[in-house]
Amino acid sequence: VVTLADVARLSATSRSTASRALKNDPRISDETADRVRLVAKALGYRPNVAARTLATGRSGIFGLIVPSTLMDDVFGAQVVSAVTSAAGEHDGGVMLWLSHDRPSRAIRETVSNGLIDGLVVSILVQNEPWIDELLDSGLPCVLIGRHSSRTDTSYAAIDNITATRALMEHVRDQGYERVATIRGPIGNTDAEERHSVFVEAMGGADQIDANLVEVGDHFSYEGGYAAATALLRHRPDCIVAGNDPMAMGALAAVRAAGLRTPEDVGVAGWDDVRAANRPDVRLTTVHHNMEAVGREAVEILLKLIGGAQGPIRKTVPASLVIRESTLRSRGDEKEAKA
Amino acid sequence: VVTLADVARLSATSRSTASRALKNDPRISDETADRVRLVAKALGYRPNVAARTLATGRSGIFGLIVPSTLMDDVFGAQVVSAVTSAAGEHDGGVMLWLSHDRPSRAIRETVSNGLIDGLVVSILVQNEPWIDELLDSGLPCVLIGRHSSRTDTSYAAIDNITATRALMEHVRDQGYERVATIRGPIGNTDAEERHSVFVEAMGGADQIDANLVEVGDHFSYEGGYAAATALLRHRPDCIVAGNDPMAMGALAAVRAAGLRTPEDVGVAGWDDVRAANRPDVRLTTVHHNMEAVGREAVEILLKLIGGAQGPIRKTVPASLVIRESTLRSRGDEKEAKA
DNA sequence: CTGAAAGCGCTTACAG
DNA sequence: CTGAAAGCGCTTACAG
Repeated sequence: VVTLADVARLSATSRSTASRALKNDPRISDETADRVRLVAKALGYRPNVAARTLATGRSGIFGLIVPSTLMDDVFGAQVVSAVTSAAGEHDGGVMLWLSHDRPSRAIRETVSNGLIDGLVVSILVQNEPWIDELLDSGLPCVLIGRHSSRTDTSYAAIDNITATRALMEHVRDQGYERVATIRGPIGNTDAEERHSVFVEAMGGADQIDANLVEVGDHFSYEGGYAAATALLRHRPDCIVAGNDPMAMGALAAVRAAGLRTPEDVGVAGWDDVRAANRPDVRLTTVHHNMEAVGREAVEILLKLIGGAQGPIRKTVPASLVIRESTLRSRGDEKEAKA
Repeated sequence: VVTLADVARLSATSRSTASRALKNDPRISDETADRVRLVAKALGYRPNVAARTLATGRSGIFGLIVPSTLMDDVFGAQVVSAVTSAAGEHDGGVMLWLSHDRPSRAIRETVSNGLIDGLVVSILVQNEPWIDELLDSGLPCVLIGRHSSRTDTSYAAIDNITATRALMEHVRDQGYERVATIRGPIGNTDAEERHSVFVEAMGGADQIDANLVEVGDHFSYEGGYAAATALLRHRPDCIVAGNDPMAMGALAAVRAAGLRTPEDVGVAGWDDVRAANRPDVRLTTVHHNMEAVGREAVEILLKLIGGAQGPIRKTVPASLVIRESTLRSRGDEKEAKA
């Protein structure tokens, strides 16, 4: 491999000068700089990242921690993809860890291996204990998705609240009256936030018929199917699910019960996965932009690395997508309600 | 941060000795070694990876390159997840790159940044040009999935051939006679291999009715739906798809055409995604083990890094999963055929 | 505008 | 069994 010393020699300068020339230090004369750059290019010089990291204490590499179970899902792929491309746009590399069974070991190694400028971490559930170790390590750290129990964490997240409010309003406008929900797992931040808006829209916890609330297992289609089957015994006219797979499970359960969507039971989801728009599905849902969340996360991290005082928080809007699964198209009823 | 020098000082030895003690060099006396390890632990010493990499030329980090489009799919997540956990089992870290629009720049940076011991690369299509640059760079390199035009590449891959043969045999056993296929994209190794077995099972290219072969766009549900719709005009009694999403699209197309599965048209897929086992789907398919492929890839890479002469190749078996979508359950007919 | 020198934190012949 | 020294490839005050 070719090193800086090689470049310096062939361009008849010192390593110091060569180093400066290659990072466009204005103190270097144009002739010298050009010469160095030419030689570097000709030799195919690539700076050794390990050496540079050791010298500067900065690697340009971010760590990314994702729960391994998330990777069974499109969601995990989206997070990984979003953070990786955003980092790439800033010429940053990404090291990936899956927080498996035994996260703490891997994590401890991560934090102070001297190779990582900062960390983006995705959590499934609020208050996972190993998180604190990271947050308190002094390493710049941003959560993707949230972690509500601490007020000192930086994060980038989808704005669940606003979009879910719009969704609930739409449900109301369509004249649905017995609205049930299949919420996501307890403790999952997205699930909690979306559910809190459901509760709010229904007039508060004490106004809610407990029979119309089910928890969907693991945010999954199967969980949605089972939950919907239970809910249908109480004759809801609409089911609002915490994500699309559960909503699609609900659709199947409705069909299996001999009922029709949206005439008998409306169904709504969250996430706008690809399948939500299939001709035989046409699910009303909320579309979000994970790429944007990844970008925000990386930008926050960069600021923290640059010395900014945290916490820095950013929320990315999501938008209601209305499709046939909730459209009873009785514009008149809407008026009547109002 | 605490460095080796700190550990050495507090345990009253030299950095050399401390370094050796921590890597269990047998030359160090037990007392000294124990003392060093105790101090290291007490201080929470973590070796600086950049420094060690610079000194030894080995980082324990692998690069992983995945086409960004793959990440829209469960498949991409599986590859990432499999390689990352396998690397973790060998105490290896993984740096991830998405081979986006402009792979070559990122790739060139990767190859000789001195931070990576080797590379696992996932390709979509045979003969992507930028691959050669990598393979010829001297960096140990293993493909996950294959790349057929070169004979000097190492890879770990799913055994498409054997399992697809079993699938075609099953289709025959069920008495299907006008068997159509929705194959995956041209040039995609998995698609080509699976299709080649289809052709073989149908008695060779010249025996095949071109009307019974369609290419499914992007391996997608929508592509499968469109392809199946076209195929149904030629009255196949079975559709073998190159993956599950396309097969599920085909199922929907069959239903939309007012036909039933498996009575009128059998449908089979590949991959055994989660949805393939839904009660309303029950798709005959092929189950593979991406985790195992990832493990093989990492093991091959480790051998190459250790100096083994390539190419090293390994193929992981996949297994036929028979479900209702192809089960006409006419055991008698099967006999009649035989 | 340029260069000699020290240093980043580790490893590893080499000598004892 | 242990240590002093050189070196991995870069950066960056410091001096000129």
